[in-house]
Amino acid sequence: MSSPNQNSTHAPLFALVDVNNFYVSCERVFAPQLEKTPMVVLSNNDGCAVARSAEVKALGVKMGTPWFQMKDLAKQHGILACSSNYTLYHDMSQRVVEILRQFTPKLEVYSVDESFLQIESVLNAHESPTHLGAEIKQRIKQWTGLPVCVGIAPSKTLAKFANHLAKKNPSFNGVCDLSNMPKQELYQWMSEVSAAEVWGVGRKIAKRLEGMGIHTVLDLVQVSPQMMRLQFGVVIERLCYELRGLSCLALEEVAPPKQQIIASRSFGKLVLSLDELAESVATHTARAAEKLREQESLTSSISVFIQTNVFMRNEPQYSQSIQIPLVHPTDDTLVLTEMAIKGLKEIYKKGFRYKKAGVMLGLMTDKPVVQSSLFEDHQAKGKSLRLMKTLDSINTRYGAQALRVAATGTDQAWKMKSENVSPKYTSHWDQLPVVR
DNA sequence: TCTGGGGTCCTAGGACCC
DNA sequence: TCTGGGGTCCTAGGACCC
Repeated sequence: MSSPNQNSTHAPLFALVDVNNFYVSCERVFAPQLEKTPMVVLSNNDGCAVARSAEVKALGVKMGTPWFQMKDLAKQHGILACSSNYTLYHDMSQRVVEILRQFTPKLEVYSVDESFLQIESVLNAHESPTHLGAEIKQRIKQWTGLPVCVGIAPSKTLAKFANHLAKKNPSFNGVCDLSNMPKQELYQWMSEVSAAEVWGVGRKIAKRLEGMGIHTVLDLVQVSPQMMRLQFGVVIERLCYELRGLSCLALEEVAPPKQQIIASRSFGKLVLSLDELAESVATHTARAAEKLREQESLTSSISVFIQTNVFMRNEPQYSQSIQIPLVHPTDDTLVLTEMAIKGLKEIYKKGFRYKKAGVMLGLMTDKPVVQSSLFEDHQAKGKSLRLMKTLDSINTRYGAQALRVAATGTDQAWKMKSENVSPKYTSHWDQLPVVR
């Protein structure tokens, strides 16, 4: 009874662990009486449903449905809505990842509720991949209260597919291992799932595939990858190989630093005045700068954008953004706020009712590991002068609130970067033979 | 008059993801 | 009346250089 995966060949094997209905499940951990209650978690300002319980999904409610549109349905079926608590979700997410790391260090945190594990090297300790998956699932449930599904396969895309099967078919008991599945059975499953469900196939591509007569995952597996490259480009070609079990997407254990950081929000009510916009832009800038310092990089440009409510067809519409290059890359909240407000003034137009504002930091650079003392002195002098000027002008023009926001979080601004890790993206793809 | 061609960098836009 | 907030990669085309 030896299984092919007691392998000495070290062919990669991936497990995708995904928390079911993540936000809803988090809420239920702390309110177990809601276990069977149909419920949704709402976005900021309680605008849209950003998570749905199984019961609500079964009613056909789509991700992102505005709450006001489903109120009737909610009344009919007793759907409970709760506001989101992102701090809680973040915390729960970290607990799950900690537990997963006990199984293997080869782990990629893919999103707040999903991680890829590369498991071929730890299989010896387990009876089979399925047993490993079951243990992962059981331990997370026991230690955090969160339900997960596990999909196991020789490529990330197939592991996603396996996870999909595990979620939809109770017969898998939450763990689906494709690596040991007989081909006939695998093809049977593939013929039952729409190609549009595949990771990497979105609305547009799905439609074009339909037009080509490619309806199911099985159809997609059987079509020539080279032909798909001509039609759709390298991304879909890679996807086809992945579905055939040839791993083209590597595990990214170390998250590369973000290349852009966005902080934006819709307003609870429409906003007219420059002052109010400035206050919100200052808030967003402070948040973005915080994230920037967390990843220990500097930004060399900041963009500001404002827009009216795109859903109000009868209202005059205005949407504008401006990008401001920074001569000296920085992570300083004050400097960034000054530039952001300057930009806002450029694009602000009187007479519109604004719905949304935000900032984006772009073109990150690594902080220099060593700065010459001359440079530091120069910078420090210029900074303190500018700081006073900035505080002053923000205060007079936009009030105390904007001032307070701008002044927050400048403390760690010049923390030096001790280690400079920049992981290089590697892909098996580069090593693939050219197939004709 | 004849009017090259390859390389790189940057940006905008399209597609996708959770 | 009320409609989320983040991110990624790839490609094409223009500017510029030699």
